[in-house]
Amino acid sequence: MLPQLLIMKDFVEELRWRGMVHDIMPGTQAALNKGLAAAYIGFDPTADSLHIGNMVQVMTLVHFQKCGHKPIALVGGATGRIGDPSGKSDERSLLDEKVLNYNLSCIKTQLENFLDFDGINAAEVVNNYDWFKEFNFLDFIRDAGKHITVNYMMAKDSVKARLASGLSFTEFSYQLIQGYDFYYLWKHKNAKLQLGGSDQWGNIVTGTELIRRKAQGEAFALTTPLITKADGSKFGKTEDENIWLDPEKTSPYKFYQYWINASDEDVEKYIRIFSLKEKEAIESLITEHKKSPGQRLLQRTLAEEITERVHSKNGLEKAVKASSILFGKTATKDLISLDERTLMQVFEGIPQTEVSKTALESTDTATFLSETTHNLIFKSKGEARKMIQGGGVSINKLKVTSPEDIVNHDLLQGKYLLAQKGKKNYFLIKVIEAGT
RNA sequence: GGGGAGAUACUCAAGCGGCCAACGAGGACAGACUGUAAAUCUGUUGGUGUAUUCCUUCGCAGGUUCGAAUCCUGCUCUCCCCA
Repeated sequence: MLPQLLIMKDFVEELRWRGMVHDIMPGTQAALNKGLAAAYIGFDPTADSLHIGNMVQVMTLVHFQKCGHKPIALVGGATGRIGDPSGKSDERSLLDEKVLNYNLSCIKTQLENFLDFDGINAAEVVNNYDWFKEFNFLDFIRDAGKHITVNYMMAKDSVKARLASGLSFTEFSYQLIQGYDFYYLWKHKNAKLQLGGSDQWGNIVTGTELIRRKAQGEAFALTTPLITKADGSKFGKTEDENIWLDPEKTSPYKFYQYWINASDEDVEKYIRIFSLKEKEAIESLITEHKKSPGQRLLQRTLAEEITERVHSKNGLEKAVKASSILFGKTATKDLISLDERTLMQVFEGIPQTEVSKTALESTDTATFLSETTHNLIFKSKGEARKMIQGGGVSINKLKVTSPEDIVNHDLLQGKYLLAQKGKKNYFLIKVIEAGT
C-alpha cells in the first residue's frame, strides 16, 4: 500500500461554519492543527439502533475524519451499565447484560456505515467494557478516584440538579468512569479530544481534569449544541416516535419524509450539520433555495443525501418514488396503472393491513376504515365519520364523501386499496379472498 | 407525630346538587390558503349514532338524594406548613 498523503483541514473552523460548536476548551484548535490527532465520542447503548438525534454526534466524527483526523466511536458497554445522570431527572433503570450486548453490536454495525475504516486515519470502534471488566473496584478508586475530589464532582450541573431529588452513588460515579475512558483513550490511542452533545460538557471536563492531574497531560473538549426545531418540538421525533436509522424501525420512506418535511427555518441549520458538501456548495444551495423556497431545494438535497448514506441508493430510490407517487400529482388512474412490483416497492414503508373481500363488500366506509381494518386507520367509527365529513379521507386518491356508502373503489392490481387520512398519512389495505 | 391543601379527559385548568361528556388554554388531528414549509383562519378532540337518544367517564369503594364531578363515610396517593 502506498503511503497516503493526508489532506488536513481545520476541524474547529469546519464545525464553526456548520454551526456545530457549542462550547470549546481553549487551545483545542491549535492542538488539532499540529497534525493528525484522535478524538472520540461515546454512544449509549440504550437502544438497539441509533436515531437521528444521535446523528449529530455521528456527523461530528465524520467531519473530524474528513479533516484528516482519526475518529473513535466508543460504545458504552461499561458506562451503559451505570447510566448517565446528565439531563435526567430520575434514577435510571439498569439494562440487563444480554440486551446491552445486543444493542452494542447493532450500534457498532450502524456506525460502520458512516466512518472510513481504512487508511492512516482509519476510524475505530472501541468498547469501554474491554478495559473496565478487568479493573477492580479498589484499583479504580485508587487510580482514578484519588485524583478527583468529591467537591469537584459535586459542582457539576448534572449532579447539582439531582441533589434535591436524590442521586445514587452509582450515577454519581458516572462522570468518573467516563473521565477514566478519556484518560484511557488519551493514553493508549492518542485521543486528545472528546466530543459530545452540550449536556456532556461536565463529564468530558472531568476527563480532561483527570488526564491533567494523573498524567500532567493535555486534553481538550468540544461540545455541539442541542438541535432544536423552530416550532419548539423535539428534533428527531414525530409525535413520540424516534426516527431510527434501522430500516426495520423506521422505514426509509418515513426517514426520507422526515427530512423533506423540515421547515425552511430548520433546514438551513440541518444541511450544514448533516451534509458532507463543502462550504461553498452549501452556501450556494442556500442562496438558491431562498430565491424560491417553494421548490424546497434544500429539503430535497438534504433528504437525498442522508437517506442514501443511511439506507443506500436503493433505499433512497424507493423512498423518492413512493414520495412522488403519494405526494405528486398522481391521479387515481395513474395509481391503477402501476404494476404490482412498483406498487409493493412504493408501499413498503407505509402501514398495511388485511381485510377479507366479503368484509369489504358489506361494510360502510366509516366502519370499514375503523373496525374492519383493525383500528389501524381510525380508532373509532365516530372518528372516521367525523374525518370523512370534514373532507379528510381519500381512498385511491379519491376523496370519500359519505361515511355510509359501501367502499366501491376499484382495487389496485385486484387486491389493494390505498387509504389516505389527511395529506400525509397513507395506509395500504390488502383485500384477500375469504377463507385464505 | 401535629395541622392544612389537593386528586377532573393527552397536559394544564375551571366546575362545587340538576342547564355536565363536563368552561378555558395548550397539544394533537383535519379542512381552507400554500410549497408535503411557516404563519393565519375554521372544524374535531369518550363510545355508539341521522339524532337535542343511549352507554361509559371527573383518584378508589360505598352511602345520601327523584337526581352527584359536585354532599357524607372509609381507603389510596400527592403536595405544603409545624415538630
